[in-house]
Amino acid sequence: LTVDCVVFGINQRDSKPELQVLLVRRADDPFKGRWALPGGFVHVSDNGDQGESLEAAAQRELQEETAVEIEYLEQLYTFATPGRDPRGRVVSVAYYALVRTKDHTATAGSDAADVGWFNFIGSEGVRGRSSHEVFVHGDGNDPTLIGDPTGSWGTLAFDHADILRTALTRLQAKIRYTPIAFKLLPPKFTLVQLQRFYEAILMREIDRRNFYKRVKGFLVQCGVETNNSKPGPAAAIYRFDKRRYDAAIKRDFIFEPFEI
Amino acid sequence: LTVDCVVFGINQRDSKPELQVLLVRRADDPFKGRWALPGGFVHVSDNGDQGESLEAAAQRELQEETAVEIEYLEQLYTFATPGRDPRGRVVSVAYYALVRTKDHTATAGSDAADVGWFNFIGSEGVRGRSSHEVFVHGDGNDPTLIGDPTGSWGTLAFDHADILRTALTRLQAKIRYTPIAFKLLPPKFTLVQLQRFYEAILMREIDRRNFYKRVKGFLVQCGVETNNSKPGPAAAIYRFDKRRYDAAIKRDFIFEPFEI
DNA sequence: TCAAAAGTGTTTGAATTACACCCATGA
DNA sequence: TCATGGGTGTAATTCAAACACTTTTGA
Repeated sequence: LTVDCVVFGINQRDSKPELQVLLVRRADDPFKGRWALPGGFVHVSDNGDQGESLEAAAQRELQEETAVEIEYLEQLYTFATPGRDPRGRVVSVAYYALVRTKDHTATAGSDAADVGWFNFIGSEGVRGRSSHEVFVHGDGNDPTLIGDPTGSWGTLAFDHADILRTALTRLQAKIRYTPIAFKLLPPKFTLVQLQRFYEAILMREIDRRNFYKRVKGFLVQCGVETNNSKPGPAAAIYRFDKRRYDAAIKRDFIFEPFEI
Repeated sequence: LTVDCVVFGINQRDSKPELQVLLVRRADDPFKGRWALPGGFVHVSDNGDQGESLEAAAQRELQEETAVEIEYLEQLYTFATPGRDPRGRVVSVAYYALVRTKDHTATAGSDAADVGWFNFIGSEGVRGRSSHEVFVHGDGNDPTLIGDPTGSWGTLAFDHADILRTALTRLQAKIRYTPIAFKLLPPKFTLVQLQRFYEAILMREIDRRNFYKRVKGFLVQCGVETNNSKPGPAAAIYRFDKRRYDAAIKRDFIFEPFEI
């Protein structure tokens, strides 16, 4: 029994952030040298008790391999097709996680050969600014390919391409009716930042005016941007108003701050 | 590693069908004599190969315990909290299944002490016509109670109440954008039947006219009701037009045949 | 003074809801 | 003939989408 984690981050360094996923390079066989999702075996029985929870296992593995801090963790799906691991029957409970990617943070692991953030490349062929890239989208039969800076390409280890695709689909669906984007943003942010985050996750553009209208009901202004080295007026700074959001949800409100 | 199945059926005997769930009475400890979801251990290694898939295990267990025929099976969630099974660490991948309940069919199992279909009782306190009843809804902290004809009440075994609640929520959400209802219905049905099915699953009433308008785009009339022992004109009989449905889905159509 | 950025409102059209009537038939 | 069930259409409203202008400020 293993857990695997699809860790999503958004690199925030400049005005056009991009969705990224965290992969580790496998140090051992099988699939030695290939990129894979971080994860590993669940401690089933520590000392008489029944061991750790799956969430705890996911967190632990992430600490060991990538040293990132998790803001959000949710179970995705359980992958258990016989033959998915050549070593024997391995059932993997997949989770997806959201983290706040710090600028330029290249997280270094202790347990894995190499760690890297990968940009997504959609069917449109848009390339990101990461040193690594992941292909997803396309039709379901395409293997999810990854490319490293040297230009060599390979597929992900195990069935991790399937897991990754499932996770991306889920994230994009979940963001429609849940304010998980706020888990990725810093606690205080501008409207444009918020919009860019949504655009990064959905991988398309959103109408600014309609977007503002919908989210502003759940934001509280708490300041004004200061470091103005750009033209235009100072942007207002907001924080998420969970209280108002929860109240709205209770009235069957559906949070969908963008055009479908 | 186990699989547990939440099997939903709709008892179809008369004009007001009701959603039901299939439970088995445990023959052995732990929780001997208590009602539980059908399920059991996955065959991990049959003979050198890697054993059966989780879906196969689910089907097999259902055959052994309840002898029902599955129309639809989908993974629900993996329940793995340490301590959920007193015997040791047991991780359960839960599935939910849809079956066509034949009229009055009281399915008899070979592997379980007793099997029964249970009606749901919502917070409104509406009671069904089944000989058994299950409480769900209420707030999340209520244990899911079941009652048998003798009037004695007890909770479900293990964390099966959680699983059941999760499954019901998922089913009600899934029916919003997927035509799974057609898996439960006989291949040919009248509009009223279809509507009653939706009402049974959603546990509330739907406006007939609006409902008809939306579904009729994906139905083909293929006859007229014959056994008329009731007043009024003969009802038209329809079948589901999967071709047209798939085409619509491709154009980003969302199938939501009732008011939210 | 110009270009870039922040911010706001309105108009139009589509979709959804609510709602009431007619017809057929068996008792 | 009446009560029950099957079937349809329309008006009102709500919601979402598209779209353009004003203001501010740094260079």
